[in-house]
Amino acid sequence: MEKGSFKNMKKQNQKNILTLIKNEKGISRAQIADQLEVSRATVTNIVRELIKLKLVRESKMGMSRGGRRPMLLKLNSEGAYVIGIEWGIEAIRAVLLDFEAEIIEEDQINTEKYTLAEYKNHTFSLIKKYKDQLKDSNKIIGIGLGIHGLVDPEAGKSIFTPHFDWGEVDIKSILAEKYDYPIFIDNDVRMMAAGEIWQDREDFIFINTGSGIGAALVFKAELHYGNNYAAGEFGHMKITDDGPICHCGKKGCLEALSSKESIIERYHKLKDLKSEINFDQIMINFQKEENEALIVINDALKYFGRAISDLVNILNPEAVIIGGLFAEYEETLIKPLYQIVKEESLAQAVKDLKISTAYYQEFAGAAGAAEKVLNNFFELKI
Amino acid sequence: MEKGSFKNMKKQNQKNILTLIKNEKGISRAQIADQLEVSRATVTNIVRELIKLKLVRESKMGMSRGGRRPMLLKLNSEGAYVIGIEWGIEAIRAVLLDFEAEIIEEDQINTEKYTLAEYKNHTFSLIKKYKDQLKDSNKIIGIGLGIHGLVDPEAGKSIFTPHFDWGEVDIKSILAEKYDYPIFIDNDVRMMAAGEIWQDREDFIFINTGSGIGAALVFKAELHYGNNYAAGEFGHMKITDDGPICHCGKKGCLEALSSKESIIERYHKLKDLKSEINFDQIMINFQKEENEALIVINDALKYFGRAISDLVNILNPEAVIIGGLFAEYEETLIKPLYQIVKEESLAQAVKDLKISTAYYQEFAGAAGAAEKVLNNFFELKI
DNA sequence: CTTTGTTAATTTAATAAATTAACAAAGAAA
DNA sequence: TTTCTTTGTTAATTTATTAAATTAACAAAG
Repeated sequence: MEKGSFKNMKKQNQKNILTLIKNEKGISRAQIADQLEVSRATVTNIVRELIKLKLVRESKMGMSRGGRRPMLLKLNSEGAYVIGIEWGIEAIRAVLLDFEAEIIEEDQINTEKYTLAEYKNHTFSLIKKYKDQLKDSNKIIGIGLGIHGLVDPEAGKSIFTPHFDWGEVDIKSILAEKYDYPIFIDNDVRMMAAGEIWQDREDFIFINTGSGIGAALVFKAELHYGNNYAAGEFGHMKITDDGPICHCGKKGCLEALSSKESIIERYHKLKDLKSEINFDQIMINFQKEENEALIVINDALKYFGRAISDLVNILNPEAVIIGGLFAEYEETLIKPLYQIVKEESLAQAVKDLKISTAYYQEFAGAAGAAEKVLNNFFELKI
Repeated sequence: MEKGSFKNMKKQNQKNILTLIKNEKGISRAQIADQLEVSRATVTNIVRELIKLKLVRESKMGMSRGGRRPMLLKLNSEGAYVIGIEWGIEAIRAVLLDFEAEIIEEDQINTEKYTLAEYKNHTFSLIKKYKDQLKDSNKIIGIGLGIHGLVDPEAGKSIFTPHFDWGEVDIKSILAEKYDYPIFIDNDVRMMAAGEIWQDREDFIFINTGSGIGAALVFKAELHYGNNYAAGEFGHMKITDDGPICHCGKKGCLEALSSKESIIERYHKLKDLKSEINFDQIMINFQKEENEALIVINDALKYFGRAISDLVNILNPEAVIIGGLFAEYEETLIKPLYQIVKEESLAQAVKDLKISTAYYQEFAGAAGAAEKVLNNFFELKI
C-alpha cells in the first residue's frame, strides 16, 4: 500500500521510463511519452536525470518519419554492475554482469569440504576479483546470492539446507559486514526464476530439475513466496500411492520418482549393475531405445508430467520453464513431457501453455541472483 | 504499471484513507495521518471530499489524550449499496448490502427449468425489488454476479457451465442493457473468495465443497486468475492412481473421490441400498461410527486432505478456507481434515497454516459477489 | 535551392496536490 | 488560573506534472 506523494509519483515515472528503455533497446523520448502517456516534458526531465546518473545514454539517431530524427536511448551498460553468486552443492558459481545484464565475467570454483568457511572464503575472493577488475567499484549496485533449501529473503538468512549441515546462517550479515552494497539472498530456484523475469517473462512456473526438484512461482512478474517462504516445494507432491520412500520420509513424492538420483538408482537396480553409471549414459541408452532405459526414463517423465499437470490445473500459468538437468535434453525429454502434460491437464488450463527450457544453463543460479538485484534496482527498491 | 500523475497520487491517498476508515471502525483524522504518514492537511482535505460524497461520516468524539478530543470517522452505511447475485445450480440467491457490507435483504428463488430465460427474469425481478426498496437507487454502486464454471470476468462472459447447457453467455451485456451500474461477473467460488478478502484476509485458498470441488486462489489480497481464467481447477488434480472415472474423463480426480455425489454413490453401493440417501444421513451414521459411513467419509477426507497438502506444499498459504458442504460439519469433518493435512504436508509449509470455514454459508456466493463490487470500489476501480 | 509541413526535443507558464507552518479549539495537568 | 497537549483547519510553499510555445532537424515537393 504505497502512499501518494511527490516522491512516489516521480519514482513511478522514473521506473516506467527506465523499464521501457531496458525493454525496447533503442527508443526515443517521443515514443516513451506516447507509450507511457506522460508529457514529453516529463520524459525530457527524467531522462536528463537518468543520463546524469549514467544509467542511460544516447546511442544513435533513428530514422526520420518526415521530421527531425529521433535520438534513440539505451541503457548505459557501463553505468552499473552487479555480482551474482550461487552456493551450489558441489561448486560456487559467480558472475559479474553489466547494466544491460551481459555477462562480463564468470567463474566456477569446485568445493571440497562443504564447510561454511570454505564457501565464505571463496566468495570473498571472487568478489575481490570482480571489484579489482572494475575501474570504479562504486558502480556495483548490489550482490545477489542463491542457495538451495529454505531461505528467508527478508532477513537474508538461510534457514535450512538439506545438503549442508550448517543450520541457520545469516548470509546477508556475513556479506554486509565486508561490503557496503545492497545484498539479496534467496533460494537458488527463485533466483533462477528472477533471471527469467529479467528476460521479460511475467507469469510462469520455473522448475529446476536434478538432484532435487524445486519450483518457483511467478505471477505478475513477481515471485510468490508463501507465508513462510516455503512456496514451491514441488518435489514433495504426492504423485502416486506408493513408490520408493523419499528422504523427506513420505512415500510417492515426485523427488523420489523423477530426480536424477532416483532415476540412476532405479536403472542401476533394474540392470543389476556392478559399476557406477551416470545420467548421460542412461540418456544415450534411452535414445538407442534400450529397454531398461526406456522404462526408467518414461516412468520418470510420466510422474513428472503428472505433477506438472496438477500445477497447470491449479495455477493455469502462461508457461512452465524447465531448468537444470532435464533442460539439457530438450528434444528427447521436454518434447515428450509436453505431450504428457497436454493429455493429463484440463483443456482450458493447458490451451495456451508453453513449456520451454531456461534461458541460462549452469550459470542460471548465479546470473539469476544478479538479475534479482537488477530487477529490484529497476523497481527502484534500492 | 500505473503512471505517476497528480490524479493517481490523489487516488492512492483516497484509497488508503477510505480503506483505513473501513478497517478501523472509528478513527480520527490525526490517527489516519500518523498511520499513513501523510500530512494532516491532506487528510482533512480528502476526508472533506469523502464526507461530501456521503461515503464517510463523523460519528462521535473519542477520548482525549491530553488535548482536543478527536472526531471519530466511520463509513456511512447509508451512503451506498451493492447488489450481489449467485446463479446457483438449483437456485438464484441474491443480497442487498449497505456500504458497511451489512446484509439488508436476502432472497432465494428456487429454479425449475434451468433455462437462461428463467434465470434472467428472476434476476431482473430481484434487482427491481431492491431498487424499489431504496429511497435513492442512484446509491447503488454496482452489481456482482457469480456463476459456476469457466468465466471470463474481463469480458463478463460465462464461457462454459457444466450444469447448464447454455453455451457461452454474455451475462454482463444482459445486465448492462437494463442497468447503468458497474457490473462484475465471475466464477462463483472466486466470488466467495472475494467475500473473504472483504473480511480482511489476504493470502488464502478458498475451497468450495459439494457437488463440485473448486478453489479460488488469493495472494496479496488479489484473486489469481491464471492465463485463461482457469486457475483453481482443484477438483481435477489426480490424487490416486486409479479410482472411479471422473466426469472429465480421467481417473483419480479429487472430484470423483470427495464430492458430495461420489460419497453418496459409494455409500449407496457399499450398503447396497434400494432407496435414496442424502449426505446428512450419512454424516449422522458417521457420527454413530457406523462401519460403512466411517469407510466412505474417512476415505473422502483422506483424499481431500492429500489434495490440500499438495496445495499447501506448493503455495504455502496463510490459510485454507473451506466453504460449502463440508463447512457445515466443522467439528466432525474440518478438524480431522486439519490433522490429515498436518501429517501429509512438509513441516515448513504447514507450520502456521490455519484451516477455517467460510464466513458466510448459503449466501456466500451472493454476498461475495456484492463484496467483489465493494472491493473494487475501495480500490477506486469504479 | 526554397518552401512547406512534420516530427523531436526543450523551455516556459500554469496547475494539481502534496507538505510545512501557523494557529484556533478544546481539553488535561499543574 | 495558567500552561501544556492534541486535534483539526487554513494559508503559504514546494514538487512535479501538463499544456503550450519554441527551437531543431529533417522529408517532400516543386
